[in-house]
Amino acid sequence: MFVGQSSGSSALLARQAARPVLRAVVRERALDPDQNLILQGEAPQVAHILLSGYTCRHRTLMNGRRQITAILVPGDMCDLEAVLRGWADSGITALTRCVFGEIPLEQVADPLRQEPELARALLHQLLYQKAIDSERVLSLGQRTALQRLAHLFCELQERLQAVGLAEEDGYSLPLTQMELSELTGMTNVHVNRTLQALRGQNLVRWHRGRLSLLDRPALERLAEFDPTYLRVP
Amino acid sequence: MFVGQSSGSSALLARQAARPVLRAVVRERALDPDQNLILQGEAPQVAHILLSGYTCRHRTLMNGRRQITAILVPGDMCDLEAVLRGWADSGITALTRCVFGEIPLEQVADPLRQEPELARALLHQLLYQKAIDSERVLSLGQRTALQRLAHLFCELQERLQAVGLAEEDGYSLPLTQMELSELTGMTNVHVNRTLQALRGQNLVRWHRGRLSLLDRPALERLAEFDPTYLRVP
DNA sequence: CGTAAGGTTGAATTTGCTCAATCTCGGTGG
DNA sequence: CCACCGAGATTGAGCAAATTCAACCTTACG
Repeated sequence: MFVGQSSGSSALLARQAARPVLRAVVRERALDPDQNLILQGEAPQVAHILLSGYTCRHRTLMNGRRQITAILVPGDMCDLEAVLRGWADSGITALTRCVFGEIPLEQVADPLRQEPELARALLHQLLYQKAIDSERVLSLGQRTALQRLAHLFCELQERLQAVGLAEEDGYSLPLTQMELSELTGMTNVHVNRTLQALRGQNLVRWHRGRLSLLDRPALERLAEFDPTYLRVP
Repeated sequence: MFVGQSSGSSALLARQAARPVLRAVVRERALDPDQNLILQGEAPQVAHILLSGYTCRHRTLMNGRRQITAILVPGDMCDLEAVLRGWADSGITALTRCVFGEIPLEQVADPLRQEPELARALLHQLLYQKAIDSERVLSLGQRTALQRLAHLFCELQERLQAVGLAEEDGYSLPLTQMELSELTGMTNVHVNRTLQALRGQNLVRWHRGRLSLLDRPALERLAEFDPTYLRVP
């Protein structure tokens, strides 16, 4: 077996779940710290499992602040979602010197492509919800309160429109401010004040359970909202 | 078809990806606001797709603060991960009046159980990384800086131990404070001060790229770290 | 009307950030 | 061997963001 002779991945074999993946490794590749495994937006040409070192997935906002959305340790698949989606929604970069095992794309993507319709739909849901999670990590980690609320409103607009439940300029949102605060990681008091700020800038109106986006482009700019993360093939 | 005659889910059909799931619905179920679809820790008996209303997944810390880890809109599977894992790692509760479509467990779990070994391993990875994401949302949304760092250290201890790369009381962590700050959503300066606090309480030591957990039980208590989220079957 | 849930406000306080200077320590070259 | 260099760590002071607590207002609804 290939990995048996290689860079200290023997310990990984202790982990039951990693074994089938390790068997699929056809080649190894090493990166020095700060080198990229893949850039945000690229289409992966091969899948990787981390064999040694620390690697991270990350996204950065325009103000330059970077959020590490996942830290990867040996045994972890680095770019699984990227492979299944066909493109990387975040960059992947070595934090220390790393060795990766390369797995041909087909091995990862094909089995799932040949599934019955229902199984594929479920996988789609999983990837979709995972993309939303990553984006929320970025929000909670790096966006301001104003941006977090704005981003939430933009996200819901997109998601509801996709199922025909939003108009072009808003949707029904019968939640309490307390619930908005639990979504965005702030207190209800601060949500209240942040909403006033959004209203003050004529970006949204929220009345009787209906949220109106008064200036969607401006709102999306404020939130640094880019809907591509929601597009899972 | 069943759903055709039912509670306004016709709009959902617009969404290509939801169709196979809607076809699998065998029954409907409604919940009023604040009623639970499933409690944290329970084993799901049936899978649900949301047909109308807003629902959320959430987890709460001991101080009573609750983080909504996902907001679900019509067309979303509510408890997919819970079904695939066999138990719910977060509660699921209706935010408004909701109607759900019920899908027999077997339909969701079986297709994936019968996959070849590699595909199952990949699905395992996906669920594992998703569980980590949700926990990070909870951390970033509700834990203090001290808790966030402590939680990260506990999580890495568990994950590295699972692959044989940590001792009982610590592990190699050759990162910069800047990188820790990008993981935990704070500034490098604040990481520095927070580390001093952890050191001051004799909870950790970090020297020459090795992190030592001096009092793991106390650290886990501080972070409200519960490793069960990492256990994906 | 009266009540309860949710929204709004103000003041005091805490938490975390910014900016900028200084310190430490492991290389590196002389 | 030692001076120097640079990345990263540490410190302090001032400031901004968000929380807490408590009061008060608004509204839907019985």
